[in-house]
Amino acid sequence: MHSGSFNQKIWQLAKKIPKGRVTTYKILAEAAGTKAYRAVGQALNKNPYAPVVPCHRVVNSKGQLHGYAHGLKKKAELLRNEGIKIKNNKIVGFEKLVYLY
DNA sequence: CGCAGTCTAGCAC
DNA sequence: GTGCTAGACTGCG
Repeated sequence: MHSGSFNQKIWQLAKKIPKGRVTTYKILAEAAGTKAYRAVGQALNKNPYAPVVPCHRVVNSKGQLHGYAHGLKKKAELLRNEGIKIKNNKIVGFEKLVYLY
């Protein structure tokens, strides 16, 4: 439908995130050519390509985990599994792990 | 903390 | 099909 273009772009960018790296909704939205940071989160939340789109590598501008369909605990665990350390739902060294497009 | 901007998805009519 | 509400956000006051 006319709504897949946006989501598709978001997923495409999300997939582009290398392992052990993270990004923010803002960067993702701007990289997609939009300013709807909220829509990015929604797209990732309802994304039918869960294993294809590593939404767990996408966090808010503060580098802190917010929402995750599987639970923030799982999200933090996945990130930690990739070499990213999580402290109180926050990415350790987030500024150095952020992936800029 | 509260409001405005931007976009999608879901539910109501 | 059109309209309103809510939401994994961000920036400013």
